[in-house]
Amino acid sequence: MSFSDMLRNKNLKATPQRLAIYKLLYEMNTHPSADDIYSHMKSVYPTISLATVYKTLRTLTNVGLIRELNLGEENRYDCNLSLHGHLICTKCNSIIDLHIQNSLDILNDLKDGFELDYIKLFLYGTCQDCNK
Amino acid sequence: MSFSDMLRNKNLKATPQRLAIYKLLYEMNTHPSADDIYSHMKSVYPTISLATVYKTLRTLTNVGLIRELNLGEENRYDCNLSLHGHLICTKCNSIIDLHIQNSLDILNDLKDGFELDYIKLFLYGTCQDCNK
DNA sequence: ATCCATGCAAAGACTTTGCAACAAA
DNA sequence: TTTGTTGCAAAGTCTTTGCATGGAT
Repeated sequence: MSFSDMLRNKNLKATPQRLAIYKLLYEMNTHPSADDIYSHMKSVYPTISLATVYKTLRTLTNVGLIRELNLGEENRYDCNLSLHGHLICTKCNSIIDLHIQNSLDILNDLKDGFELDYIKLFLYGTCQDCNK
Repeated sequence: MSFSDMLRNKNLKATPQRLAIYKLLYEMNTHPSADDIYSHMKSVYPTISLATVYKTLRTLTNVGLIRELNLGEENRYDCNLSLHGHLICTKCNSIIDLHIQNSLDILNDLKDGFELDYIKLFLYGTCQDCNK
């Protein structure tokens, strides 16, 4: 199913801005912020506004097509909806995906009627490069 | 070791404001925001300023005596430094501690030179009360 | 044709900063 | 006494909102 179809399934219009923002998010692997996306967009789409970027990211987040990473400073965005964590380097601020193996026994700890939707896992530390 | 001593160990002065804010954080189990803390403080400490609350929370976070929970809206704070997750109800916005059993095999997935400091785990869904 | 989205500017929410007065060590 | 902290106000950053124009279906 195309992203346009996914949008229409959510009663959202498939505008070029939305497609371009999602494509950018998909192609970048840096978990960009709204402003990062805006900067990249402007070079190929000079008329786009920052407000549109924000509105798009909020809309896509609300319908669950992307995920917002709240890291205390600017929000970052991720179009990878699969179960994974993020290694966050507190020195260089890089964010690296951590592919969680099959193991997530945490889910077994969940009891007393909490209905899980999705998780966000952030692992803070220093990355390989910064450890040198 | 008293909290005053912990502060002095970090070359921070043990002011009444800092002690009172930490005490409040310790006694509340709601993971309050800066503004929540400010509201509660004012009733017992009328002269305190919101800026002091913010400065204190930032300072304590920076030296690792408390932890900041970035949830997209207001930051919340937690003085529990042990390994645990947070169940976040997307309906009522409550935050409940999840005591992770001994299991956290995620750590085994960590390789390639990332030096882990601490983790933040947020589990989003709906809580027991909201499921009724 | 209808209804939603865009783009601009303005406003809003949360947090930080500068500085003089003050308190801890 | 020295050095860090408080409290106030002002400023800053990131994000949202209102509204007229424009575009998708």
